[in-house]
Amino acid sequence: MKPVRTRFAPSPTGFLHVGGIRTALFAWLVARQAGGEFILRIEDTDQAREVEGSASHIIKSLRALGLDFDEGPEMPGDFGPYFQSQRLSKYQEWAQVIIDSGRAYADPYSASEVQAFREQAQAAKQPFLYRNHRPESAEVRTSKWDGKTPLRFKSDPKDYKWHDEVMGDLHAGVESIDDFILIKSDGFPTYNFAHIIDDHEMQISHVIRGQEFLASVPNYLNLYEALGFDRPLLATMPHILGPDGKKKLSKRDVAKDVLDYLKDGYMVEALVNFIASLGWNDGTEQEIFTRDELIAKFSLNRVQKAGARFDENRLLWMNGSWIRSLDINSLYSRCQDFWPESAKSYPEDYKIQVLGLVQERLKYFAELPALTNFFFEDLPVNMELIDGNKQLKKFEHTELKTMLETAKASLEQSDFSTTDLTKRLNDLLESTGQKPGVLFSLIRIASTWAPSSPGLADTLAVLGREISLSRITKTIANLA
RNA sequence: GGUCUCAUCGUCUAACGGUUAGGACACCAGGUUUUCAUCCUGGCAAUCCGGGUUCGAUUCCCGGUGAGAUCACCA
Repeated sequence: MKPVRTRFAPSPTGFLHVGGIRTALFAWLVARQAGGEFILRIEDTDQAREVEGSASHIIKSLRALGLDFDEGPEMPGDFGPYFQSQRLSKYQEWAQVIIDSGRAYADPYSASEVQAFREQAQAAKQPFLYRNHRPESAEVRTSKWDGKTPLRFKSDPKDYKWHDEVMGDLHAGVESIDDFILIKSDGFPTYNFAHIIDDHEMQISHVIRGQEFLASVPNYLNLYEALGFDRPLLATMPHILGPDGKKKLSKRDVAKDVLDYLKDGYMVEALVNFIASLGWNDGTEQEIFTRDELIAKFSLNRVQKAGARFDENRLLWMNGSWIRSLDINSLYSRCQDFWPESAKSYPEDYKIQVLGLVQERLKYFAELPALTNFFFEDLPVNMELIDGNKQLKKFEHTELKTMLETAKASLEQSDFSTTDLTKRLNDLLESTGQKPGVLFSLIRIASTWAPSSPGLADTLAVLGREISLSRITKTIANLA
């Protein structure tokens, strides 16, 4: 059994979205599970499409998600360099091997001539096959390749059957095989050539990649044979679909940069859990998986064959679930960057108390200011909260004022511990004869002026005597 | 158009050919002394269609239909 070496091989054309991350995650899981290596290789063979800085952005994203690679940029290994643009001589060497074996030839056509062939085929409703136009006895050995025209693979069309770790047993006919370009006229290899050479040289055991390459696999099998390479295990990931369930996820859809999810305060654990569960499960009813559980339980043959839709609701639920599972100190340290401005001057233990009250209603950390601002600053009085409240709108302001004054009188006697506040609030229900829906709503609004808040006694206890009473006093004045 | 692939609640999914087709998200209703949330209980909701094989088909086979991928000097 060959050692397990998986790779993630993105092209540096932008940020990493969920689909890319999932491919990376699964490759990483396969490597970690087997105690093998995970390699990052940057496929930068198209200078025109390359986006400045995206390679380092991709590296940053992988690291942020804890998908550490053993070899790659910034992680020297025995098989570098890990940028394809720095491996040009290797592709030239292997190109020479194919040339020498008579399986490559110089493309004699101009781009416009090839385009004409293509249009011809389309007009005839036929698939375009370059090899239909292959010149007689096409071989570089006889017709010299000067490197100024593309070098084409001289394919050997035949039927193929092969096994895919995810898709199962696959097959394709001769129509799938064509003379594709190995080396472009700019001297760079195509993906089709470069990845085969690199996977071989880097001793990659599993090629795990997106469905867009499935149709090209027969060509790759043909090339493996021509080069005499053993072929790696192949695994094809279905696409993650956009919200409409149709097209594959594009960057315009929900597919935002994974780093943006982190910036919004999604937990890495939740993101990894969610992405893994898009198209994979262990066959039980378990929904929440830790990283270690994923490593232990993951298997490619349980990956769903059909594409999965990205459901933000589910991610939101899962993230909330992860947040609730945190102990208060871990939660506090993870929330550091998300407090409202007004919280800056407050002491740590006060913020921890606040956090304890909102933990169960936090779906992602960026919600923290909206959920907690009234603990740190007086919100503007907004009578609509009272006048629009379905319990309170039945009362005249003077009645509400009287109720609040009664409440204030009692609360002034409180030591503002949760237990004493709870007792006093209960007693108040009896002495005023009001329902909790009325009295508690009123006090809650009067002391927070927030559309919602944690439990009343807890909230008052954390706010403390001074702030609670001053806000209630202010509200009484507004009701006058 | 050729080739390839896929198809279970709205969504993510489970079910060695034998289950009242299970779970989760979302949604709805009720409960936990206010709101929001959590938690608990209950509810709604699916095997794309048609043939076959079989005592029995979500499961196997064939044919439709629908969807996706691909047919670049992009990956």
